Amino acid sequence: MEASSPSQTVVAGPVEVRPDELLVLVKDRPLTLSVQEFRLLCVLAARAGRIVTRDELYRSVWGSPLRPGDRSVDVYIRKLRVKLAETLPDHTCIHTHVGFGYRFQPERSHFLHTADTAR
Amino acid sequence: MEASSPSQTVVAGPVEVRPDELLVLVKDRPLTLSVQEFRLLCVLAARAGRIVTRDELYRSVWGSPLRPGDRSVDVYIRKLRVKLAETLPDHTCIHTHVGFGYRFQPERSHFLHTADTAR
DNA sequence: CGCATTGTTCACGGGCGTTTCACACGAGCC
DNA sequence: GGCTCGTGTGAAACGCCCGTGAACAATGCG
Repeated sequence: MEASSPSQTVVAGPVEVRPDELLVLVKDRPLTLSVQEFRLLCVLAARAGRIVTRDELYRSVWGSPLRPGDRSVDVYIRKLRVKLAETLPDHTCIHTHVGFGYRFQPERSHFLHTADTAR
Repeated sequence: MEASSPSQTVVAGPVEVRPDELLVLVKDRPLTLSVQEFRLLCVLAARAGRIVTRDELYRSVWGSPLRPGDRSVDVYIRKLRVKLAETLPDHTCIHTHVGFGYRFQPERSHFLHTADTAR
């Protein structure tokens, strides 16, 4: 019953999304987003923990089917990742599922081999 | 529960809005506003700290939905900013959230390098 | 009627947001 | 090893939102 109205507050770890207040809190601090960034995050948060396809994201935010070759979603995913990482450097919030889509689920990044990554 | 009747006194930093007395105090000194200016500030103050969309502001003050291209809200926001700045030159009271709306929250402007900017 | 004040609309310009492009990089396939 | 596909990433190019000043209309008051 909540799929049609994404106005419900979503809390996922240190991230809190309040669509009805046009507000996103990370560690209780407000995040400054553009309109598209905000809407994209709302869609992802509403389906937190589950994979959302690019087409679904594009339709929800841009209102039309995703055209082949359109990279808008990818670009905005990156913008969100950058802004989220500013406050949560040690977290991975948006996960990529190659060939499927993206999944929103903030969790601590485990650096299994931090030592040699910067070769 | 008080959203419908914005007659409650609002105090935000050095600004005090008393809708029921048709009075605005800045640093305990009364501010001279026109009717529209006053109503706009009341709506903003009633939602202090939160973003209010242009459409919401227009509906509250002018009583009808905001027509595309109408800049009335912007113009009056400016008038308010000018008058507030007369008494509070070092404060930012009304914040712009591009694509979203405006947010009323008086706070000191932090000029990180005021020393060398003007000369 | 002349003037002051307020309300409304317009036009210009800059900055920010959006879109698009080009290249890098890893995974899977032949 | 070369190839293609899918995605990450930086930046240029474009378009629009919004700040701003001012003209014009409406209202009130002497």
